[in-house]
Amino acid sequence: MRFSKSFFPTIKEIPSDAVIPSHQLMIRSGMIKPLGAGIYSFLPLGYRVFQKIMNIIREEMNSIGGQEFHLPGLNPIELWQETGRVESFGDIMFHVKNRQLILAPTHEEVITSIAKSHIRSYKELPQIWYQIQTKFRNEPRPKSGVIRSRQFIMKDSYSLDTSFETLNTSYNLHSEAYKKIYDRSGLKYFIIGASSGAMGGSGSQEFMIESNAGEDTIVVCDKCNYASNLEIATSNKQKIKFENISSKTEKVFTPNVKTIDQLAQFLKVPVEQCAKSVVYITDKNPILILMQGNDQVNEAKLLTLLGTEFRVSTDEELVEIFGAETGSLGPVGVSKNVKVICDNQLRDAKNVITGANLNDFHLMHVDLLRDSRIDAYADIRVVEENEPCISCGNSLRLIKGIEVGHIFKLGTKYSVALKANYLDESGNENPIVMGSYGIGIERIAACYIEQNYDENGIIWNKALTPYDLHLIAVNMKSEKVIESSNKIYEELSKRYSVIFDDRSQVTAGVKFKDADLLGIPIQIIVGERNLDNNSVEIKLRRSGERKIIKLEALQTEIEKLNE
RNA sequence: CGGGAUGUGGCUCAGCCCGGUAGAGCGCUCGGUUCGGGACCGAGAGGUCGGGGGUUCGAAUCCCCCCAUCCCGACCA
Repeated sequence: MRFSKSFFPTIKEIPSDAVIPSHQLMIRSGMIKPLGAGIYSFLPLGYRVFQKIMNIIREEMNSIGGQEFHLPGLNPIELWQETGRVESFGDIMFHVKNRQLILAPTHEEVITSIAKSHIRSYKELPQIWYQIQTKFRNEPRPKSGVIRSRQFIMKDSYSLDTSFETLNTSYNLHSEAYKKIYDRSGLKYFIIGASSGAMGGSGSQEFMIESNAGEDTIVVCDKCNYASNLEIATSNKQKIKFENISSKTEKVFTPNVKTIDQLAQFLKVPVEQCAKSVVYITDKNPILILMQGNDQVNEAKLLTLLGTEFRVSTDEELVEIFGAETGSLGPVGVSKNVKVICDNQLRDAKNVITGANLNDFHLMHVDLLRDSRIDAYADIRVVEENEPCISCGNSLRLIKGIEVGHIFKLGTKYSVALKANYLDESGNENPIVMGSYGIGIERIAACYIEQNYDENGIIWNKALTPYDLHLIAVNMKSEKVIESSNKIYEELSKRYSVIFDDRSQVTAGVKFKDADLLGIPIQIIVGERNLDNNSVEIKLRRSGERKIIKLEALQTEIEKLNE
């Protein structure tokens, strides 16, 4: 590809809207161009990279028996009403205004509906169906360039199985395929346990890269291999011993005490002795969550526990339900329609302090078993830095990460909702057991850049580079340079994809800067200086290493470098 | 959705506080000189100052409303 005839709109200045390196470099190198918040045009250079990623994915998916589909982005809203996901996606899903259609944020519903109408027998299973397709999600706050956008390309695949045992096989096949995809792409990644969230299902894992630009918090243990999304992470935090020191509760006046810290200070007790009450509202009933001290409610854990959507209560609702406001709530004496869930840290706790459900009053010496009704105990707290690891006791560390892939064991949630059944060997009808698996294409590219750049630009590897070689004619006014570089270009183009910077109106410096910015791994520099010795220069983008190569040895040198 | 910031030629920004003919650098066009790390000289083209309303003799500048973009947060009683 001759640079002079190509559309490679490189930019010298850092775009003011871009904050993280990958975003800045993707725009500066002319890979992408923003059209709106979270909406990007893919320019030729960027699209070549994305296509390379898609091809790697395609190969690995095909090698585990995947069959490629291309499903519609427009979906009838009725299909999504049947699985209840119009509600659970809420505002994240785009709705078409002048038709009863939505823009699909994922494709479990379409896949399941196809399976429903065509899969009849256990003999037709298992299946792995996938596609590489545009997804639409109305992110409230797009950020970090293509890392969180409102329209993006995803490889999504779906496994259809007869049982949870064979689902495990399909799931593991995907896990292995994903590892190969990231390895081939050159990403440094790790795998963590994750929450299934709105997808539902019995288990899931995420493929993450560590990055301060990440939106997920990951709990890692440096000693053993424990790594988990904060959303489901657990720790071995010590429970304190609760001693009973009184046979009944005692109501105390606590004026203007709203927070646990204020309460502990006011009563001169340790924070851990206080129990915080948090109230959520579901479509069924209010739920009072009891947490120890300043422990935070992990809403992802709560979602998994409840299996239903919920929201934080309003101040008005609190007064109506408990007769008291925030800061004075507690589990003692609450009405029967309030479900009380208590975090495991407070299991069987005695002598704790809770709100009295009377403004500006708290209860001391509360014995949860004696004085209140606890409907369930569960682990619903957020793990904190330096707590002991659940499996080895070592101090846990919290890091930020970007999710580049997520695999789910869905189970039968969608097949049951849409009645996608098969007949087993005994002629009984059973729901198909499903898995779903996603990889974001642009994210792989962005994450790769986050891990591979320097002050001059991107540093591509052989697998993802948009072109194999970057040929630079230093001075297009020199007949010698023109003749030689044209000849080299024609020769190399037979075996490689080559960018040939043949621009006659820019100086050598501009060409060098552009080459470093684009980040093609191998630069071939043709200038008069070396041509006088029948040579050209090769510069390796990553190491900066330069070699002078005789013209006749160029082909073999390139071959060697490409091995 | 809450908080903060920004919006001025293609890009990066100044001008706004203190109202009075719209600026710089880069990029672009033309001519010339240069030619191995974002060259130089000269001449040009290009902007309803995000949109609407208001105040004023006069608004990029002051006031109100809206829109867009970016950042932080999203619950902790």
